[in-house]
Amino acid sequence: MTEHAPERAQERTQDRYNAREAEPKWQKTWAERGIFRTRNDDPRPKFFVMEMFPYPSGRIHIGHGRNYVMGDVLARYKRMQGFNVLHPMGWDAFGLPAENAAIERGIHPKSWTYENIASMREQLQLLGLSLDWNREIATCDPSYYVEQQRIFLDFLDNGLAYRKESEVNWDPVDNTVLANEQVIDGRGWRSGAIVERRKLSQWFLRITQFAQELLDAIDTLDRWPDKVRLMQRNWIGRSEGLEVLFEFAKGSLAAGKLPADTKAVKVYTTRPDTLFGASFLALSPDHPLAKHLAGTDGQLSAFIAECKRGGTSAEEIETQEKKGYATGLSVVHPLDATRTVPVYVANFVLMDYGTGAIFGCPAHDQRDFDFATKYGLAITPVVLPEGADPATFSVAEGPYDGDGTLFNSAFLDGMSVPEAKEAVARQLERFRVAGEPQGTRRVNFRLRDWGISRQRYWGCPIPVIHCDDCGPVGVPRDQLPVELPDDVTFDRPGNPLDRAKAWRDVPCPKCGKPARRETDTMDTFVDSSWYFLRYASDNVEKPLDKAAVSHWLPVDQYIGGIEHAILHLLYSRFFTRALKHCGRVDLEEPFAGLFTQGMIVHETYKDTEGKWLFPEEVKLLGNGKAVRISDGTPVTVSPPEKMSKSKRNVVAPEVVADTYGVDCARWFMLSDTPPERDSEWTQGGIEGAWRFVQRVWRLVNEAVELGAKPGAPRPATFGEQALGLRRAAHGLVATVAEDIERLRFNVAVAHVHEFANAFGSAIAAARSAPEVPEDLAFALREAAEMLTGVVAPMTPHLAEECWGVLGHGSLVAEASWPATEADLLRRDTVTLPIQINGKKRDDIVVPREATPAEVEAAVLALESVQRALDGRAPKRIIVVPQRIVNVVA
RNA sequence: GCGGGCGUGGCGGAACUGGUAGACGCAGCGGACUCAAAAUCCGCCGUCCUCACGGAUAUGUCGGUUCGAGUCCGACCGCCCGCACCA
Repeated sequence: MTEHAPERAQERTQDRYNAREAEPKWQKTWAERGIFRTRNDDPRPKFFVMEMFPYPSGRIHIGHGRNYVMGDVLARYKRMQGFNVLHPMGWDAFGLPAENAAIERGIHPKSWTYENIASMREQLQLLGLSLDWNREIATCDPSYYVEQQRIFLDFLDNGLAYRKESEVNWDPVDNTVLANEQVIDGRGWRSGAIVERRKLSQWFLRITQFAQELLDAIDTLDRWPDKVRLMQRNWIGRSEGLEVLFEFAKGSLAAGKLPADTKAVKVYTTRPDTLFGASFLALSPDHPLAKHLAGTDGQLSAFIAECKRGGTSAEEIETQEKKGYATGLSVVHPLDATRTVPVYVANFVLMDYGTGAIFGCPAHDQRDFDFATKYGLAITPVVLPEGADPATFSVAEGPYDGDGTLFNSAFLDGMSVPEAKEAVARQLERFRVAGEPQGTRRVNFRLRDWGISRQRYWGCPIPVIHCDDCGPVGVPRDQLPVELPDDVTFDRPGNPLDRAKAWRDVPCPKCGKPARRETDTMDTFVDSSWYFLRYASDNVEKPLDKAAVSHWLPVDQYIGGIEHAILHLLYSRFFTRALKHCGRVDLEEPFAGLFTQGMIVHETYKDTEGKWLFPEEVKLLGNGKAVRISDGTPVTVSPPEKMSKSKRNVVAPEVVADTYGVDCARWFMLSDTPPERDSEWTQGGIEGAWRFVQRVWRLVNEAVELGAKPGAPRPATFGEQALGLRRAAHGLVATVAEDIERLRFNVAVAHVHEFANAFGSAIAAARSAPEVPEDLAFALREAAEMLTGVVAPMTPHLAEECWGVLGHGSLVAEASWPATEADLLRRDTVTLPIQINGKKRDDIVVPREATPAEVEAAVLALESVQRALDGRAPKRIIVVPQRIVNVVA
């Protein structure tokens, strides 16, 4: 250190970066100049980045900010790279909480929602996000949902929307339909009444029509996380199998219990190869035949009722014992007319998958095994694992569901499982039962059609009028939107729309007779299934603009939580295809790139009475101990959890902005933890970010002070010191660009830190020189410019302030990403680690382009290598150019 | 039960496609500056042996492939996520 350095350093420390002043100033400037407003006619290449829009629940905490900040970094970076960036924001504004607020606090859902939007918008703006607020949308706004109603009518016209009976959770005390999450332990969350299953006629969207397409196209989504793709594949759940008709045995037909036209029952199986192992047939309790039989069989009727009572929760289903009821009927084995198989009604057979009936092969299926064991049915193995002895092979311990060779199976004996499947299919396709092929190949999907009816007020009205004569009639398009009536009450349970007579009772659009509006509203997942298409249009008159959609879509980078991996993303994919089917867009996949970010978690604190405490009420003492600030009583510290209001482990963005500045919060959220993982918010972390923000400010100021003036000529040659700094700076620009492109923000941050260390040393060296040489002066200014440019997407306010210090009159938000020189990114020499028998023993510096032979010669000359070889010739030398050398002694 | 993922210092984590394990940060320790503190700057920081030079060992455990394994393969242990009787 030099003598004059300290005073200068001190002088500098007086000059702190003042985020509190700078941040509002730049936010105002950006807004005034409208620099984030996106135009559709901009000729530059487009880039569409968006984060999943929030539900306007009230206030946000800092944990909500992470994905917006990540998207913002990408948006700002891409702008600097010369793209016309679309980065919009909106509100997923319909939904149950607004109605609950109305019930609990008497606030109208509309005012509750719009007030929340206003305060959350303010909070988001505080984060300095580069959003085009001109394209802001709220799904509860008629200007938004009018188009959704048009889409619904298009779906109706194209057979993609239809009505069918479907079960809902019915609260018999509140007389209302409950969402699944409102059913707790089989009881209504508010009334505590035991929930019933009740059938209602509801609207469905035919997503299953696209099941195969949606499955196939997953392969093309190469910028989606594998995990999400896998979850979607499993959800769609394709299986290939065979539908098989089992004819009733003569005695069963004669018994008079069956309907007159019923000669056979159809089952679905993916294991036709195991047909010879069949020992029973089971019908779902909801199967029409089971219901028919129950008409004359009181015990069966009681059994079916018992099955219905069972809960629907995962645990209940898992622990539920397999139960069946023997109907006394039997069917003939399709491949062996001499055998018959008893028919049961069984609680584990689902009506809405396959045909609602199965054949049971206990030796090769766990469920069938459990069932057969309980009812003493035969368990005949028909697939022999490789290497097993047919004489001794036993499934007494449990079923075998692996590959093998068929045995005990007549003409299938000796075949492999796939061969046997094929042979059975071919055989049964030839056989006829009542004029039909006995076997039909069939692909099944687990995916079900999407029920969108919700018996709720605060949702998009379904634009349909029910007429006694004409049935459901779509509201004519020129009468859209069907707006929600404001004049409703929430003092009674049930859907207020049912009671809004003035709104509800309208003439039929077809025949003019008195009719009534559909009072169900749409699932809020519908709202979010096309909002990304709405953003493309900057025109309110054309909310879904085919040309604009073709221009902007697909979304280049979509960022959101993993909790939407299946439903929201699958529904959006379906919507896009369905809209294409209706001729509304030319697009199949809406999201080219998907990123699922982790949550922000925080420790939780409890006082001595077990009450949750806010972080600001707690003083941490280190060593895991803490006390309450107000009275010094001990506080229990528990491991980090997702930030939530109820546990009070939240940090308000305003407080962070006020104490440290928003850029610190942004920097911290990007640091250390990989973005897809959960990240812990800590005091130490935010303070570290604060120190670094100050450090960047100091480095830039010092470099400006010591460096060349703006526009100074580029020296013809650079000395070692200047060259070293230039290499570091140019390298930084290149590596951070790559890090941001790959959304590896934590690595980008590390690289900036690394550069700051090198930059600091260069500045110290310049300071200690009697006079700063011209080449170093140039390099210092260049490095300061580059550092400012590189941090601009991450800490945009700080960067604007630095940009000013550097003497620019423009905005860094509108500047270009710093240009690098290829020469500086390439090294002329490389340092190769030298291994002897795989252990690193030495280093060697060689020209970058050195041939393996040259490297080998140089390595053999090394003293360390000579010593290790001890006069012997090496067995082998592996030279990996520009990487490593391994000498095998 | 089925499917998938992950185990690296006190902590968060880095390590491109099999090529120097522990970048960078946090915490900690030591030092400089200061009357003092804060801020800042410098140094140390996996474990063991050694005054040191240096060496041994080390990415959950065990084994394998390879000149070379955190990375690939197999088995096991632990944790996390998704699905829920889908025939």
